[in-house]
Amino acid sequence: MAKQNTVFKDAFNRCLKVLEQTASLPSEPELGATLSVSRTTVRAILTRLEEVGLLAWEKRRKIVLRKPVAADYFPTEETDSLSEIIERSFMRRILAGGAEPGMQINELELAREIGIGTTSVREFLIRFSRFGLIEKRPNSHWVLKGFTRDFALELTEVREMFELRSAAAFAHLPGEHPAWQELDAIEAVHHAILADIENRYLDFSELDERFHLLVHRASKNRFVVDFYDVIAIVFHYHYQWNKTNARERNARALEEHLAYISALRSRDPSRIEHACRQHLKSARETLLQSIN
Amino acid sequence: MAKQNTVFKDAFNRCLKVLEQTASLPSEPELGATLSVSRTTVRAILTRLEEVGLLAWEKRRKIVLRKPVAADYFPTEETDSLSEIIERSFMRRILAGGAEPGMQINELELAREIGIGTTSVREFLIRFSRFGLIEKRPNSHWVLKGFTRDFALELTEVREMFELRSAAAFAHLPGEHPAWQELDAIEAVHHAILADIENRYLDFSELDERFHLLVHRASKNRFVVDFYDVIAIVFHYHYQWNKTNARERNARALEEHLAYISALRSRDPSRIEHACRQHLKSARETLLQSIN
DNA sequence: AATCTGTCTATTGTCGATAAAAGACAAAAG
DNA sequence: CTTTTGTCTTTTATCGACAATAGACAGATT
Repeated sequence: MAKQNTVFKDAFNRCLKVLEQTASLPSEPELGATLSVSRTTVRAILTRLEEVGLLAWEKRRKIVLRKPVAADYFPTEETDSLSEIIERSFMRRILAGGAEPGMQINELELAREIGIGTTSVREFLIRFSRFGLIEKRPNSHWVLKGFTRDFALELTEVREMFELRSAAAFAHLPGEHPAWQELDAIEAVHHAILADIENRYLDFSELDERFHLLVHRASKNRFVVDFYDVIAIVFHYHYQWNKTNARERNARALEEHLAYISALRSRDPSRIEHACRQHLKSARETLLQSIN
Repeated sequence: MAKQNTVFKDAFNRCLKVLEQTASLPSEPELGATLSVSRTTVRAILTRLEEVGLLAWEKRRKIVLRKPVAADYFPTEETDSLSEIIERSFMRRILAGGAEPGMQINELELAREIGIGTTSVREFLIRFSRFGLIEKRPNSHWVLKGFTRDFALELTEVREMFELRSAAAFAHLPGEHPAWQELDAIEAVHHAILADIENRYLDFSELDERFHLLVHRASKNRFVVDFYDVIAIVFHYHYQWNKTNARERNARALEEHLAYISALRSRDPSRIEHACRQHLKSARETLLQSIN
């Protein structure tokens, strides 16, 4: 197979959600915009909806015939893009599995293990290399540098530089900048999670990323914002991997975030710096603890 | 053709240089180490040296029969690796040619223009994307963000953060660290170029990279060091492209480097910071001037 | 005993081919 | 005259194949 039709399957599933709540579908371009796919894919979706008897489609008439049921959806395994599959597979290997620093990475072996072509693996490794966890020996193998203590220290050093600067820049955003509204929304979710911390503490990971990305964006610097990808991926898999004391850690981080948010809103540089440093310090400690 | 034998050709040329100065060649592993290639390539080189009558090779006996002449070398166009060719070609397009920001980049078109396969172009673009000049729309084209004023400002902002910190770290390197010797060597080249500035001002570009990379390395942070690649490539092509007032600019930068070097050697934090800021400021101005 | 060479295998870098997806354009519908 | 649809072309994502290169191992040489 030359290309997986995951875009189609994923958009189809999302279209079913839309379909659950309306009696008819909008025009092809509009539906394309809603699902973020091209008209070609929209038409493929409409064709299939008709085939499985969900839709009566004739030109502009797109009438929903019945509510979709679970069996209409494509299984989730089939909707992940290849690069997501590779990333998960690879991260499991290097974080969970006993992967020693210095180990060689074999493209062919990885490809066979995941069951995909070598080109996709190569492209993944090239993209992944910017995270500083692997390194290429030209004309030869990749070397795993590993998720080591040094790695964590270097990562957090840059993170702290960037975030302190971004937080300071945040204070200078004009009052009508949408970031302030987003900050309000983020704060509200913090309170919601804290109110039901026992059940919802695992929601923190996603919220953490959303908050810090917002702060980094205030730098208006593409290198700072792009670097946040590195932090995000490390923390993302770190949270998945290390769940000891997750409840307490996350509760504490949530409180720190709230202090940080309130400092940002005060626009007082020294309060911001203090709250930011405080939080970054405990984030660093958490990360380091998980390594040893 | 599946793979260009540029490694072979380049190593062959370098081997001819070695051959100009000895009467016989060392063992295969040793030669491989000298040329940084595998034994397979060494043997291919030896085979060809024998074919063209430069060497009498029988097992351990590798006797030079005559001095190599210009015609023995492979032409330089054939020794560049594919990625170097793509990079040059691409940079010429986006820096020299009238490439508007927002323009679409077409993989197939680029590949055909350069006369190579699409896979190589794709891999190049993925690697290149970390420089922040292009961006991918998934399942669709790349977008040229362009070498704009914003780009230069964002680049220099991060550069200044990183370099100030690296310079400060430099002062704490132990006296026996090899960086101090390299610093001496670099300083000597500065004096040599300044003494013959009229003829040698174009040598500055390479020296500049060597010096700043040395400073960045003192950070001992892979993200800082890796980021220097972005700076290096931008300045590299910038120097090639914009040669107005190059002599004066470079002379000034050389003087600033000397002050910077002397400050580093003093290990006095405030002197270092001052000299570093001074130089970074004029580097930024130079870069910005070339954009408008 | 250490290193070198001969030989063989494994892996990378690059290509062209092909299905999925994006997108262009004109005719049709409002 | 603006938007939608039908149709067609172009481009991307992925694959498998193959030459260049790296690398492993055993026997030969010093």
